Amino acid sequence: MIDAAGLRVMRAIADEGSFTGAAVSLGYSQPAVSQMVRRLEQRSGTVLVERIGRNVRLTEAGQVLARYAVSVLASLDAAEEEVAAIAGLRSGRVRLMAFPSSSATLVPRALSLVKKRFPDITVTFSEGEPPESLAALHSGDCDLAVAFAYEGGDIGRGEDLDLFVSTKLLDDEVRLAVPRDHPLAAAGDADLADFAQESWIAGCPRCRGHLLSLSRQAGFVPKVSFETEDYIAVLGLVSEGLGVALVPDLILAAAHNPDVATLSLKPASRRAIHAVTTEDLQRVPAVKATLEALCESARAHTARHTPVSV
Amino acid sequence: MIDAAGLRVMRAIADEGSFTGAAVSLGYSQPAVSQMVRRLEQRSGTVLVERIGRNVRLTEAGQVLARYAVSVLASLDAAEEEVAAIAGLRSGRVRLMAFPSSSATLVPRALSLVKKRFPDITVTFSEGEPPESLAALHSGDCDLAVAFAYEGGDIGRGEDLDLFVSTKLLDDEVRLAVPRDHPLAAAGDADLADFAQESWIAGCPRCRGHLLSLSRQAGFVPKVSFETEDYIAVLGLVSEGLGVALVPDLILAAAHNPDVATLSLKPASRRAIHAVTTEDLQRVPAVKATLEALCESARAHTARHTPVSV
DNA sequence: CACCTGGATAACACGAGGTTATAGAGTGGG
DNA sequence: CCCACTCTATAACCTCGTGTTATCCAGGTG
Repeated sequence: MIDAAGLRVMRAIADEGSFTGAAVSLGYSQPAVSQMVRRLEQRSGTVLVERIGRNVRLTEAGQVLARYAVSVLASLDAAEEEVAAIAGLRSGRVRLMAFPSSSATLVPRALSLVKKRFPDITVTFSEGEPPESLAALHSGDCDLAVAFAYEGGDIGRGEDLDLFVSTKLLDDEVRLAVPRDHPLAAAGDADLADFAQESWIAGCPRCRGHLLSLSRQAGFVPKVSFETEDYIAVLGLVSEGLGVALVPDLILAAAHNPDVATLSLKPASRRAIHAVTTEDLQRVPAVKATLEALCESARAHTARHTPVSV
Repeated sequence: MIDAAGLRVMRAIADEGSFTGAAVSLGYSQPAVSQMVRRLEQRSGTVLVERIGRNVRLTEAGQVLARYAVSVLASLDAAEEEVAAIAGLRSGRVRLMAFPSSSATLVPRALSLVKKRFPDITVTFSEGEPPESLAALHSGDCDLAVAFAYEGGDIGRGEDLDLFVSTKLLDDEVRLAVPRDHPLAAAGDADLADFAQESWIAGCPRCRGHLLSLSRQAGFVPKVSFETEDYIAVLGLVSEGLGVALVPDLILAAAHNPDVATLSLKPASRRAIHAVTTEDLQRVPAVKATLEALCESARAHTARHTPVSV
């Protein structure tokens, strides 16, 4: 029944002391103010301004409206400003969820970029493997997820296609990590079948699945002697000669171990790293900015590690 | 840019958790909510709700609006209620100004009536003669004035006609007050000329003017030996045989002095008592109620004192 | 796999709220 | 004392915000 426009008019009249003055201060024409007052009066069923001679004065009811107008309009402006701040990247929050090993370089560099460009955006970060991160995205506990998929596999379940929007960040080459003194460490490439008799160290469940898949293609079943999700530990185990392991390039870039040699797989294998969000969240400025920062961070990685290929 | 309707919708969505629910709670159709959100989004340049699957959730910006909506809408409702209270006579203030002798009966009874009917209306009262009271009305310091005019004279200056609205309350008969033992005290009527040699006691400036006017018509110039605005004093002076005086019926009804006799003037003279206000103020419920109470109070007086005449 | 529920979209209607043009009234100066 | 200036009111009109209904489309579910 009573709206912001009406209050604005009442306040302008209170401030200016005349309809004409109010109209000028609002950027309206004088009749606009005149009939706005009339509308308000017939809606509220009370006289709001007292026309005496050629100047106007607010009645008691009019003063009530003018008084409320101050606080209401201030709140309205504040709300508008807060929203504008979010739209203008001067405020905002992004809840990022990424799989553990992405925290090594990709994510930190992206967060740093965001921080540098938009100091008032707060990005909260938590670790999570694709199944959980997508669930969080779905349930609204997360705005942006960094996930990976080995070739041929999906990121999550089938819901990827239409529920989410994913942008590929980079292709992460999977390499074979062997002890530096391994007989085949000098060869540039490695045929997985040559390592059928080795002890294997497996990473996360999905990485282990990938290892099994690749070795099946190579015609053997790997002896998995260790399992750990911590790639630093994997490299440590490898360096001590306790086994060999498939390690993504992204990890090797962040954690180099001098006692470990890495070989390219002969049938190359890579995992695709995606940033996943929803159609709507993608258009939230802070999310968009973070996404772009992730892309740049990924580009920086790609440029450094595969400067010629692709 | 952002208005109450928009906030109302955002809050409803926050409360209900769905567009359809919000629409129901607002009495709208579902598409109305849907496009209101879209409008808000393109105005603010930000996504406000996240459509995930078939349920919606507010984004950070949306939550900001919903949060502000609570306080803004509460203020708006409060403002509306205050105005409604003024319109519904559950609140309000009337600044009444009346000439001194009207305070005797007319005004107190009216105030009592208002108080009884609308206990929450506060009527402030101050004394003032027509020149001042009309000025106060003009300057906005007064809402309702009770003024009087002797026959032939105007209430104020010429401004009465179109600036103010005046409603006649009653005709106040002017009588001649003489000491009870005056030779002519027994006569029902009095010819002013018979009192040409008396000492006269004059009241307020305008009353004195009226006395002069009447006596000129009767062919004499009165000897004015006392002047006082206090009619109690006038009656006291008369009762002590110090002079005669013209006293309005309204005063005599309130302050009867057993030692004073009152005579009707043969060419009857009366003063008209009006309630004066402005066109706009007349429509303010509290003012209207007070005005009506004054009319009733005047009717009560008329009925008691001139039950047959007029 | 089909149904049901909830959101999006299209087409449309109406009224709020703005505009310009003009008339009327109060005030102040020549 | 009147005239001119200014401020408000009114009329006629236009546009667009904001509602409607009808219909479609997608997601979750038995």
